[in-house]
Amino acid sequence: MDYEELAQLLSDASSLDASPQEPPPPPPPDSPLRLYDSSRGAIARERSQRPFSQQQRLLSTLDDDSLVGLVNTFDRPTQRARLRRPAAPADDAADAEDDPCIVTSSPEPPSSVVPSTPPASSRLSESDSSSDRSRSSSPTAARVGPLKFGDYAQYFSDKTAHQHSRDEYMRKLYQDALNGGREYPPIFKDCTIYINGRTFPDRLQLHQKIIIHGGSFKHFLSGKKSVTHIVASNLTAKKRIEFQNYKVVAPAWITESIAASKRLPWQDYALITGEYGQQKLQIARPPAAALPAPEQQPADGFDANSLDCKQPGFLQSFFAKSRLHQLSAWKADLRALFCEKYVEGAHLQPPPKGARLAIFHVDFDCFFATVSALSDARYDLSRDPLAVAHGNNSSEIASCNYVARSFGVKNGMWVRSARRLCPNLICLPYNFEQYEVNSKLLYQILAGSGFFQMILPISIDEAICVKYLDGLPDGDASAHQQCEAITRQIRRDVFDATNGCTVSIGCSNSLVLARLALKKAKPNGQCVMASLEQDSIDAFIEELPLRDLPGVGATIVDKVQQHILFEQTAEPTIGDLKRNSSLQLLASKLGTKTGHKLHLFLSGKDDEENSRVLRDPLDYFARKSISVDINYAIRFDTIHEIDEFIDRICEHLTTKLGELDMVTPQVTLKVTRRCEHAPIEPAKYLGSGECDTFSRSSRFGVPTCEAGLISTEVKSSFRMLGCPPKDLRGIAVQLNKLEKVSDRVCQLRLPFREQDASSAGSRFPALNVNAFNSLPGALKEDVRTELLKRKINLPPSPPSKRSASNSPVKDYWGRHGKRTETLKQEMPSTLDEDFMNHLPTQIQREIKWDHAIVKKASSSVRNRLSRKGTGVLNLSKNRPSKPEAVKFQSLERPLGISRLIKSWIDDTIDNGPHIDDLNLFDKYLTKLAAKGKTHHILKIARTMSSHLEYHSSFTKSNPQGRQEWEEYLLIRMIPTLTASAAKSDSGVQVTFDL
DNA sequence: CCGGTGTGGTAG
DNA sequence: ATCGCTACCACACCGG
Repeated sequence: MDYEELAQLLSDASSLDASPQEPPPPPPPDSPLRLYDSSRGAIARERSQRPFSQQQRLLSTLDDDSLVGLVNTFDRPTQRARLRRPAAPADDAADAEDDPCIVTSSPEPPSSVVPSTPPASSRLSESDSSSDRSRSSSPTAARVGPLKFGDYAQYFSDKTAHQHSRDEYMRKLYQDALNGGREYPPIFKDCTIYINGRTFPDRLQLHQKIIIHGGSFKHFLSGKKSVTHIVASNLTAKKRIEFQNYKVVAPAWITESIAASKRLPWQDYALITGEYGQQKLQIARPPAAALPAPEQQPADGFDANSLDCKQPGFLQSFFAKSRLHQLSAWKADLRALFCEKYVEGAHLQPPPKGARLAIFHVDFDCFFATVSALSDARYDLSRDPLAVAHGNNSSEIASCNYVARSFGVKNGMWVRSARRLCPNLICLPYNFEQYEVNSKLLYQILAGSGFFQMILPISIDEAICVKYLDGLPDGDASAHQQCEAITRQIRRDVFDATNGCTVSIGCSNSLVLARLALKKAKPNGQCVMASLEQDSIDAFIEELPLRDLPGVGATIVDKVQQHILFEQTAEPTIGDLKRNSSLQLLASKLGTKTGHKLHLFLSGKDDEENSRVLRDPLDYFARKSISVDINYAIRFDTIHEIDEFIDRICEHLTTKLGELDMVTPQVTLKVTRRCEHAPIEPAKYLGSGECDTFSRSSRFGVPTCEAGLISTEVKSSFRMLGCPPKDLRGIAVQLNKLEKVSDRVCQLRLPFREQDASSAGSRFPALNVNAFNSLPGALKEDVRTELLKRKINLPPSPPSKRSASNSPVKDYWGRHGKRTETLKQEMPSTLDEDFMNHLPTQIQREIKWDHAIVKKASSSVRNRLSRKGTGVLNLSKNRPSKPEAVKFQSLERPLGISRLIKSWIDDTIDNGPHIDDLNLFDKYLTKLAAKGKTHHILKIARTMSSHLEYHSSFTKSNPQGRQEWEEYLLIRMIPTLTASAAKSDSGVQVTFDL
């Protein structure tokens, strides 16, 4: 961007403003609102490393009183009336609850009815943490105040806004702009509508119609429950199947309902004809007329044969066939079911404190292989070597029977290698449905037997059953016999019920021993060792491989061999380690907890963590995180495709989150990247090959369940990790530290009164805020830093006269047009916590950096820009740099401007327009409006609309950038147009088909 | 010492 | 072809 040019434009435009206060400031090198530009963070970090200034060193030598006194000498009334934010009008207070943007530090005194920032000193005295200190001031706080007409910059930046409140906001806006503030009939109240594909009227128009008539609008199709109607003009056969459970209607339903002023029956406009609910017929025989051209099908992402991570249906089709995903999903379901039942008290009783327990570890033998074999009469489990796998070469063996194992075949082995060991190996397909059926039978038998007080789910094929041995004396022979009998019966029942699936059971009085007994019992056996003497326990476990201990995997065995046993045997036994180690040795070589745990295990005792499942099963099984990991078939070319993928993952996650009724305060992105030396395509088809992993987490101060917000954070994290799109081999998104929504009722804020009261007794001398504001720029910043270091807070500024302005547009310019200046001059000392909390983490980080550093702006804009690429993460390589600057000269030539706008949109359709450019463009629009060139604005709006529509016809276009454009069009262009038309009275029909 | 982050390990 | 998931703990390290 040519900044001199821009500065010129800015000053031109600011002359339109009735009350300019300042000479035009230097343009912002980069707006803090720019979500996608992580380079800013790098710059800020760099700056923050500069040494403190001389001035600041001096300041730090003063005591509190002297410092404040020094500042107060600067009170010059003439400088008092600075840019001030308007007070929030009372009618905006109602929105505050839904819109995090509004609940922020108000400049009004605490006595106001409008929520205001509690003085930070009280907060700090409660919590003396460093993070509080560093976040206690921010340039962004300048963006507070009611959302007004032209306030879209804030609107864009605030990806945290709930969809609902957005809709509310836009509805109000339309009402004011188009209907004289009157309400439209709420025809689509309680409707949540998604628009699929190209429609006529187009997306934007339908969106507006839906919103103003009380409906809400979904940009994504997430969960089945999230949308009530889908609007589409035509559907492909695949979509037809995908949407079969939805109410899919033609756009005419919207337009004609509006014309009729009532919601017409959707059935009359249904695109999928036939009975609602008779989907099976639809699958079998979709109407011939609707069949799409064959080449359209793959683009839909539901091509059964290909697995393409770029297609929307990828996640689902991958999960459907992924054994590991199913395993995890089943496990989660079982745990959830357990918690449900436990709360109800069904089948389960809380374990008595010191009770002696008999623990039965029940496990199907090579579950998948057995079940798959039983459903194919050709094969004999006991004679044929069998395995379950998808393919023939680099496909992994999910499970193999004991015949195959006798050849050395192991689970997880590639089929090709297994065939080398066992040429006759037979590969069976998965049969997930039958696995579920048999699992259910197992659990039913266990629960129905009445032998156990508690049944703890381990997985689809494995459970731990607990029996309380109350009356029986220690070492009672009858207890042992009883357990043997129980075990026998369970095994027989399961075998019968499943028509041939065998389970093995290990039984003992600790979890570890039960597990070890199970290992000994396998296959198709049982091992009961209740109430044994320590000696016989030792003798029993002596022989078993160390690997069999819970929590001991390949790495720990390696470490043991290397550091404790010094490579004595290939497969060390429990006895080997027990003879050659001590608690101290174990702890020092393997870590405190691990060492301690192992030490206990070596004597057959459970450790604290392990036995938690017995002591507090509800807590043990409670869900604390949720995540999606994809490390297969990830092949992307552009960051933009990855963004879309991330969007889908986040949609998936938030759908689940919603089902769980939970929210998350933190999201972690894990990126798996091809190793430098690894081949582009690994041996395994669509595999990830050798990879490195990187992860980055970010926090939402206020826990959230919104896909858009989470997604934005993840995309930002992805950019920080700097993985070239083509090298990406896996991606995982985790939502951590989940909280149940119902558990966090309304801990939003403490009552203000209390905080006000506590701040009254501040130990600091009063600081004159006007004096502070009068300080010369650089000194002011140094002082601010010093004040913050000492936790002296500036009092809130009084509301300014400017708030009386009745022009929202002017307010907008006042606050946003001079962003750089605003940041420097008006940065309040206390950052409203709620406000901070609602900002994406990256922005928070940037604010903190910005805040922590002393800004002298010594380097020029150009300088700073040229240093952009020097960030540690080498961001510029991986992300398209800021789009080419948009110039709005040749303003009066319609053809030129239309071409310019088209190319501007083309350039920014991925990541959205840059705020600087939008500001600039806004100036231009304002000028046009001032000159009464309404037709001009109209033409531009039409150009934008049609060009966005054109973009939306590509599946490749990124919803994020397009959405931002659409939003801009809707909340900025249209109102400007309306206002301009009203003012000029030009007779131009501002229908704009909207 | 505390609490946070990123990484690693393990289990089914 | 092929479907290399995911929850959770523990640890190392870092900065206040």
